[in-house]
Order: sequence, then structure tokens, then C-alpha cells
Amino acid sequence: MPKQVDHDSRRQHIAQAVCELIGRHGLEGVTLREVAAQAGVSMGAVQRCFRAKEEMLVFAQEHVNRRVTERARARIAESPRPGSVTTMLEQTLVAMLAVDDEDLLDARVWMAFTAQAALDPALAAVQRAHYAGLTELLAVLLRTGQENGQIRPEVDAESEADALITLADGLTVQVLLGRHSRESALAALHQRTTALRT
Amino acid sequence: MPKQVDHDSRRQHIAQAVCELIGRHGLEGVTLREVAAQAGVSMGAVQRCFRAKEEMLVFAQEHVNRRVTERARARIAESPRPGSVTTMLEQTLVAMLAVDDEDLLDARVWMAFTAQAALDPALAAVQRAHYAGLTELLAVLLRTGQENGQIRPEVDAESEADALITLADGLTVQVLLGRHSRESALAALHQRTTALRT
DNA sequence: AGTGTTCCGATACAAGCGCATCGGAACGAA
DNA sequence: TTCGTTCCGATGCGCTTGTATCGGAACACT
Repeated sequence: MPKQVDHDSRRQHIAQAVCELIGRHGLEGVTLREVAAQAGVSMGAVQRCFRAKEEMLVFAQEHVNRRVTERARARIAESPRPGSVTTMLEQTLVAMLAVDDEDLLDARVWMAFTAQAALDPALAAVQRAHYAGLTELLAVLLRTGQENGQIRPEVDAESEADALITLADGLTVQVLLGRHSRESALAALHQRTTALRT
Repeated sequence: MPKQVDHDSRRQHIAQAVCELIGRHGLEGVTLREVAAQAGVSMGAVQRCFRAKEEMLVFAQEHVNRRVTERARARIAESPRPGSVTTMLEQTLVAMLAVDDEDLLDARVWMAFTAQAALDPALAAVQRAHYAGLTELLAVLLRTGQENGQIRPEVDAESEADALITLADGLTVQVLLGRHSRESALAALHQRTTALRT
């Protein structure tokens, strides 16, 4: 048997390098040579992992989406007030904002991919799948809260989940443009989620 | 005196070509050659109008921003129910959405420039200036409505204007990704603005 | 140790890019 | 008409891009 490498972990590593490049210089800054340098590997290694540049970009998109979802679940798990559904909702949305200094890069990556997805139906489908998962997560939280009597019963879980996601996206844009501070965005989320309480 | 051309109108014309290219193929699709072809002029003419590509892009950004503002003012002027401040508010936000079929291109252009502005402080400043004008427009409408007794007095005009803009941006993103239809976005705007009524 | 397979680093290459250059067309003033 | 200036279309240049190619290194197995 020949030499073997862990392809999947290498793809993750390269995807991370791609995200850092996008976050700093946008999609235009993603060249195979730069990616290789950022990842600390040679161009040949990158080419072996991904048949073409676009395949690499799609993988990177899914990579950052996965991380957002993970962050959301982590924030729910370590929620400051366990049992409070509105807190869990808020933490999920905070994870989506991804404006926590170190994660601010991810927000720019999200922005770049979303802009591209507005032009490329294939990328749009990837983003929609990601959003579908988040919507479901929020909807479950909302329904749970309604069963517990923590969320006002007249709220429609699905449409409210959509509205919350729309708010998070809008806030992300505003923060990235420097029109909102991180704090004011968080405050807006807090206000919106507490307004759902009974 | 030598041959003279109307530089300003030519710049507008080229900017329009740039917008159409961005709307169809993104910022990556904007090359001097493609711009010249789309505008129906030669590359030399483009180079004469703009010293460099970036200058052209900034001008195009301001071009599309101007058009959004104009559309907003036009929609206010031909408001279906003159005198109704909430209707004017709604029409302004509808203009910002720019998802009216023919304007859907502009929404994609907005998205592309905004993503770029998240990386380039100079572009971010241009966008912030644009938003400042829109915020002021909305705030004036809100204050007028409060003086007329059409808008609930406890609303803070500035922060409410910001919130409305955030909503519009979020909805634009959702529509471009195909997660919201044009109609549901308009409905969301309508609901939000009517909620401000006394 | 030998061998067969997998991997990868370096290089080559065509295409496309932004920009600079320049000779001549276009046009107003004399 | 002639002149002087402005404009522009075509072309060239240096550079970067994504991808293809390939000789040899790296490693598991016999």
C-alpha cells in the first residue's frame, strides 16, 4: 500500500486558510498560490485536495457554515441561564452574528459568500440549506418555549424564526459597514428576543 | 478649441454598464474590456473617463446609491395615499429593497459593493454616507408623523430609522438568497411600518 | 531490502488582466 | 481651409491567474 494522508483533515485545514484569506482580502484575494502559502503547503497539495478552485470555495463555504452552527449549539449548551428559552434564542442569534472580534472574520466570509450566492444558484442552494437548519433550530426553541409558557402563544414559530434570522443578517451587514457597534447589535437582539416573552 | 465630449454623462453611461455587469457576474466580471463592450465604447474611452479601475468602481457605487435615493424620493412623491406618513415610510423602504424585477439587478449590485465595503474602509465610508442620507429621510418622516399624530410618540425617530434600515437590508439578503419572495418581503415591511401607527 | 503505489513540489503554459503608449481621427477657432 | 487641441481605437507589455504535467520523494507491504 502506498503513502496515505488524511484527506479530510487536510481539506479542513485548507478551508480554514481560504476563510482567513477571504476575511482579509475578499474572494478576489483567494488564489491557489496564496491559499497554499496561508495553509503552509505547496500548490500541488492544494490541487490534489480539490480538483478545481470552485470545489475548494464551496467546501470552504460549507466549512464556515458548519462552524456557525457549531457555535450556536455551543452557546446554547453553555447558556448563562439554562432553561430560559429566550436566552437560548438570543445566544443562537449571537452565534449567527459572528461579530465577536475573533469571529468578525467569519462575518466577512459570510458576507462574501452571500454576495456570490446572489449570483450563483448553486452557492445559493448551499446557503439555503444552512439557513434551513438554523430556522429549524430557532423554531424548535420557539415551540418549546410556547409549551413551557415562556413564549407568547400567538407567535408563529416558523415565521418568527425567519424574522429573527432576517434581523441577524441585517445587523451583521450594519456592523460590518461600521454603522452599528457590536454592542448595539447585541442590544437589538436582546430587545427583540425578550419581546417574545410572555 | 478642440473636440469636446460630455464627460459626466459618459461616466454615468459607463457606470450603468458596470452595474449591469456586476448584477450579472459580480465584481469579478468587471473588466475594462467587458465594461467597454457593455457600454458600446472602446477601452480607450473608458480609460479616458476613469484614471483607474477603482475610481470607476467607486463612481459606479455612488451611481447606484444615487439611483436608490432617487427611487425613494420618487416613490414618496407618487405615494398612493398622500399625507399618510406610514405609507411614505413603507415606500421609502420598498425603494431600498430594490427587488422590483427590473431593479433586482441593483440589489445584487448593492450586495456586491457592501461585501467589498466590509473589507475596504474607503468603500465603507461611501456606503455609510449613503445610509446617513436615508436614515435622515426616514427620521424626518417619523418626526413629521409624530407631529401629525400619525406615529406613536414613544418611538425614537433616529433609532427607529436605523432599525427599519436594518430590516430592509436583512430582507434584501433573504430575497437574493431565494429564502423570501418579493411579496413576503413587502409584507414584512408593511407589517413593520403599520405597527408604528398610533 | 525491494517494490508498487500514492503523493507532492516545481515548473510550464495559455489566457486574461490593468495599464501605458501613440498615431491619427474629430472638431472648434482662426 | 488651416491649425491646434482633444479624444480614442488599437496594440503592446508585464504580470498574475488556474490548470496540466511530471520526476522523484515518501511510505506500506512482501
